Amino acid sequence: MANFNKIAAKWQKEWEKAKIFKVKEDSKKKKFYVLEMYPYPSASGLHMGHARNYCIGDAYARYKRMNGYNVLYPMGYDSFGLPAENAAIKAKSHPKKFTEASIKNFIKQQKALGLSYDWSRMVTSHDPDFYKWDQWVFLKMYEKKLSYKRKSVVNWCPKCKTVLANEQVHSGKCWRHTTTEVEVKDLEQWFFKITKYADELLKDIKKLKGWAEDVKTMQENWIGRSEGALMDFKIEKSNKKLSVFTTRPDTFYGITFLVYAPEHPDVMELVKGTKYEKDVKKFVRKVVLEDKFMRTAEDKEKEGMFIGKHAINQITKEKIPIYIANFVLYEYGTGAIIAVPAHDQRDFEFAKKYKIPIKVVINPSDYELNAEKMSRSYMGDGIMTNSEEFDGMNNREAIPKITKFLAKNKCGKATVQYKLRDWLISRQRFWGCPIPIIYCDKCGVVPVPEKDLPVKLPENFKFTVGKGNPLEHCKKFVSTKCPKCKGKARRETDTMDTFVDSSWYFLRYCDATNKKKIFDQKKVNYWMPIDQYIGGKEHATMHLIYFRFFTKFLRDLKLLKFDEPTLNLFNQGMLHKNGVVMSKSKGNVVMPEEVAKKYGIDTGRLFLMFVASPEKDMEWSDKGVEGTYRFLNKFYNLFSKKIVAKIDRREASKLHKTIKEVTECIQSFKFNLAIIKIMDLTNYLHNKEKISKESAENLVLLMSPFAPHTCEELWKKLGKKPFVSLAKWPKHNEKKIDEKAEAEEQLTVNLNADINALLKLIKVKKIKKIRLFVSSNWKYKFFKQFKKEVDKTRDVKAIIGAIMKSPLKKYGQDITKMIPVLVKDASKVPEVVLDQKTELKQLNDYRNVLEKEYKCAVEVEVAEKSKEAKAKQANPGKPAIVIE
RNA sequence: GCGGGGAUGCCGGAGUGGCCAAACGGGACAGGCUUAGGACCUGUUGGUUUAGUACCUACGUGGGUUCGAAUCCUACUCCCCGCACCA
Repeated sequence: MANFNKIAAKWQKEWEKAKIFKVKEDSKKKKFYVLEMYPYPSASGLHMGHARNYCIGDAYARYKRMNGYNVLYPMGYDSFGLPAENAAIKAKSHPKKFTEASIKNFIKQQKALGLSYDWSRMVTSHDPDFYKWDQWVFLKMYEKKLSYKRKSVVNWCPKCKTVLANEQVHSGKCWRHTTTEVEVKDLEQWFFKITKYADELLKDIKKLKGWAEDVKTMQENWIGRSEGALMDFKIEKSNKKLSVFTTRPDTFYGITFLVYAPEHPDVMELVKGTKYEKDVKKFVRKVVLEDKFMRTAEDKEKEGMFIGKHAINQITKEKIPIYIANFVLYEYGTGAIIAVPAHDQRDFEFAKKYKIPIKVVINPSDYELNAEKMSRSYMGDGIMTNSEEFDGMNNREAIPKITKFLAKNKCGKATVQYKLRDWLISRQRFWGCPIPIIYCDKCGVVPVPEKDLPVKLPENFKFTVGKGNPLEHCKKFVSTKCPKCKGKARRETDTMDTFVDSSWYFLRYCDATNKKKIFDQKKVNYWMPIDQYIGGKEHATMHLIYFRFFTKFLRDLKLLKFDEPTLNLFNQGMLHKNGVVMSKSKGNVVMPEEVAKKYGIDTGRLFLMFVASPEKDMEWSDKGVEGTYRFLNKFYNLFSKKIVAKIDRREASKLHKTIKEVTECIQSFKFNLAIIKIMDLTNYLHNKEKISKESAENLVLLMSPFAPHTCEELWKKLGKKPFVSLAKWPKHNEKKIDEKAEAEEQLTVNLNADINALLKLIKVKKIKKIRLFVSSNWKYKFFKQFKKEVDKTRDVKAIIGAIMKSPLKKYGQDITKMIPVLVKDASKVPEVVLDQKTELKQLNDYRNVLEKEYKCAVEVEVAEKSKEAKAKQANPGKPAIVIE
């Protein structure tokens, strides 16, 4: 048995020595950029679940490289973040220490997997040479008014002790701490104005041809564009306006009340000094104190109250009561709504509860609604009614018309509303990129001048536990001079969300060591966009929106010539063990080292690629790994066979078919199927005494993306120059794929089945003498099908259909000629004699078995046409075998 | 509720209109090899069975399209994932 570990170590060294995966721009070669989302270097290292992700990318990168592309395939680390900081606090040390140890370990593990990264391009986000450019981008955004600070209601995770972006709140819980309720705080925070790009981010989703539908849908929903109208109402005895957003201007005449979100600032102003003030205050406090997620649960009972004020509908001059209610969200739209109980379920429930009138303004096309008798709202389309000049119109048509009408009367206008909020990037943590802002008592908020970048994190610094952001306690960091007036000033202590780093790291790979610029435009425009991005779906509304936003922003700075970072995104499935996702916290991890030690890493890689298609979740199975190991050994041992120059027709056919299929499978990320095809060919060759040089070499090439070390070794063994990793991917020759040869092989398989059946018979019936006729009629099987159709239906259509759909349709002509015969007399299967002799050798092997084991006399002959006919006559239904 | 994805043999998982009782692997069983075990090799692995290249029943459930359905349409059931009172 081969020592796969020794082989792996040897070739990893050779690769490194020869620097074969190092690339540079080459305008003569077509580029290909393969990228896996860069990982957070967790202290516990990477397990097989991570390994799967990298092996997918690696196999693909290797495939592309062998196809002559100039492949950029880099790796780096998302090395800022909480775990390292927490570990540092616990150990009274510095996060940098932990982070760098973890990175070292990660690199070691990834190198042991044999991944073909260009390590010279590694980036780590905690490196000042990297985060300097985070700060640079921040300042550019500041310049363009796309980064700004404002006070707002923010999500606070008590475990992280920092704020979170909307995207990082999942069902009211922190994305990292799935059991921790997110709290609401009112704080001054830095934001990126991603909403400026909302429309483009949405519009360009349709450019993302190689993204999974659900990821695109998630982004669409997240951006949440709705077209509608803003409507203004005058508030009675006040100079204030009540402004609302609605997608249903067609229900305008059905408005019977208006509702504010309780925390809307106008509410307290309106009730000030009235008898409602006390109760409103009480209600608002109750609602606001309630946890936000609970409040917005759909089954939450709708509650609210009248605030004693009315607004005037400027068209109908009606007086409309104003309410506050828990189901109205301050964050969306204008924080106030029109309520049309007849045509909105929420409004309906509220109206019923508080006895507010219901007014029907849209009737279904087939009946009329009765406001008194309605048990629920009618949300469908229909014909306008009670709507003055719009009566009788289809409500869909009325939407733009009413909007226009309101605009003309200066009490409304068409508008577009998004759910997407600006990206809150402030974090009250140490281990992140400092926001390059200085506060001066005289000059106010002053951005750090570009020449002073990077603003570095302090290195010699002792952490104090539980006192908020540790940076605040670092005097050396906080106190500084104002860049404008040189007076005393203090630095911003918030650091940036780590998603800022991952929003542009893929660009830095193109020019990873540039000291002067964020990157060289020429280099970036050569490599970008990413041709194949690989990563998990969990980032659908976080990283995968942010990196699109950054790309668009940098394009607007004229640094990039494209709109989207990648058009092709592949989402790999999760690796499970014992039915749950493999993870440290679940305690079910399998480490690549364990697997490698037992079987060699190529076995591990092969197993990960083989068991399921890469996009599916798969279950880890120790037994399955063993099976893969058996196969790899078989594969390896194949090359101890005698290798000859000549290839026979059948082998050539099989080989070229395999080349074709494997290539197609890899191209479409069906790596599992590609490996099956390779297994097939391996097994076929395994049963031969000697194999051809052509098969041997091509087999190694086909297998090399999946088991690169083993294949390097075999490549050398075949007398080829290193490296198979740089060798040319084989091309199939369509002419060599020989359907007849394939069919003959099928016949051999059938023959085996026959013989086995015979063996059984002999055993049971103690037959002493047997006479075998090998049918030369290899098309028999197809006639069987046709005969079946004929027997059943006697339908010419079926027969023609069957022929034309069969893989033998190129023989369809011969067969079609026979149709009249078939139809006339179904029992009369015409003879078709094959021009090739069948597998006598194989048959002889079986004869030996029969004679030796069962003491049964056997005669074998290829049936002459007449003899076979005779045999068939004697044994109808058994044309191939005759028992005497 | 809305949106997306699923349901295939003992298990993992291929298969998108006709060589499908269904790739490949695992497991189980039988046989070979072996002092024995392991490894390796061969076969069996839905049911019936007169043992046939047979028949029946089968790819979540019911209906439909078709000469023909695991595959297409439709309704339903269940599972997973996202969003969730978004006006």
